[in-house]
Amino acid sequence: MKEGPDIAHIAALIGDPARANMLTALMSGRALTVSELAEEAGVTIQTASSHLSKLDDGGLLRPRKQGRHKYFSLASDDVAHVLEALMGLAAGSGHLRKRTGPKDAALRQARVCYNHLAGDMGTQMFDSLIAQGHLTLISDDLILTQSGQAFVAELGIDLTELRKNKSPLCRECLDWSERRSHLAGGLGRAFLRRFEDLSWAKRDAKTRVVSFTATGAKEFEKLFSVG
Amino acid sequence: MKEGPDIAHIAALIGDPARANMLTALMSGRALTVSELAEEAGVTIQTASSHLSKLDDGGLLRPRKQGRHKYFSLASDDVAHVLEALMGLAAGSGHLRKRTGPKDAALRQARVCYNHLAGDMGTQMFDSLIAQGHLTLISDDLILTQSGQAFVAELGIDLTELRKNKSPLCRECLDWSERRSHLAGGLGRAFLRRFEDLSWAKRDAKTRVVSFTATGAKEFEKLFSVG
DNA sequence: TTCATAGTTCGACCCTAATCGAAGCATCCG
DNA sequence: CGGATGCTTCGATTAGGGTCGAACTATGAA
Repeated sequence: MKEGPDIAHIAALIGDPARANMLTALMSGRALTVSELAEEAGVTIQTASSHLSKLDDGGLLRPRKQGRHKYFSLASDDVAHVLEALMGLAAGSGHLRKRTGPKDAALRQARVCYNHLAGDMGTQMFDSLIAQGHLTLISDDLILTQSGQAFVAELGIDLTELRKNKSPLCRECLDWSERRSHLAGGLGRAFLRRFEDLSWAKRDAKTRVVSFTATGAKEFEKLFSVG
Repeated sequence: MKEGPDIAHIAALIGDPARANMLTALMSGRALTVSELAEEAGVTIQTASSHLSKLDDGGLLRPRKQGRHKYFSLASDDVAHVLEALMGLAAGSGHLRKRTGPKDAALRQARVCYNHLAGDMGTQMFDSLIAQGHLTLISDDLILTQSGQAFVAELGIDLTELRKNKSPLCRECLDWSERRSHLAGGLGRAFLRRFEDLSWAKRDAKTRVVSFTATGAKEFEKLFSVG
């Protein structure tokens, strides 16, 4: 004889101190790795892993694999809302967390991630493409729209050539300094290569830093303004 | 290295199935007794008592002792809000509870509680007195305001006589059929006695039923209309 | 290929907390 | 004053789950 909505299960998930610490850390809106969340919670990585898979099973988290890293963020605004309400009840002073990325400013601004553009400029490009309607996110699938295809062609990228490649055209990639998405996949690769071909940017082989020329930065800004 | 708002503690309180059942039962807005909540939760009364004191310590409940009964209701709208949000997350179909009072319609309408008026008319009188500003609830203390004292005098109740009594003048009393407050204490007693003196009402000794005459009901309605 | 790093799985330990029986209070009723 | 009812406290039992060490997998770096 039981249960409408299983509020006990979800509350129990939040009810463990270690998990609660992880969740509050994620309230910053950032995506964090298992190790980082382990440190936040003050437990070992094994325990954190166990907790995180439970939270994931409970539908509270949204995991994303990134190479050998696994990033977790809150699953939805609803989850954040519940946490917010709980903090309200707990009535104490709200307190949020801080956590930063790489030290080097140049790396933060623009760098290579695998073989595509990352860093501040990478996320800016991604955001702009979404805002202009050139990219759309449909249930975790990233789609290049009609206008996007025109935009890409205009820039001088051969889409038909790209499509021959077996790897997916568009992939969302999580930025490790910004902790926001940027564009990966064949198209992401093509963008960076095109920037280099146009002599807008140059990548430093050793440091992963991508340095834009003055005109390159200007053109980039024209194409991917975020206003 | 710890804790802002202790969301884990509160979530853990909600996280136990038995307690969650009790809390959802209380979402009806009604006040329920320990035994009723025990049945809702499917546990024995001892366990329920233990759970309830924990919830109370956590500040989630508002207990009220009523003779040998102890009624619990949710402590605040904030608590209800958190539960609501949790139910939303649990995403299942919402499902509320039912629970009724005494069978007899006459008893429900008006009856004696100790020696004051209870039932539908009792709660109506209470609500009306509050609404008219004759009574005020200041942190669990019920106060007869200036206008209230005039109102009472107008009705022909001798306040100075009442104050000589050692028992408190105004007391909030939880109605067992309506599960809402009505007026007890010396003043509550005086009201009922006055109704009898005016031949507005008559109480049946055996059944606790209070029956109002036609004119009595009319006068009552005039004095204690609810909006 | 070899090494290092990020996470996961397995197994064992241990501790909290839920549970109920039994006894103890408190309150009302006759 | 008993006797009945509603609730609390105490104590003992038990189970579920949080924790970490150690071994394993997967990905990236040299």
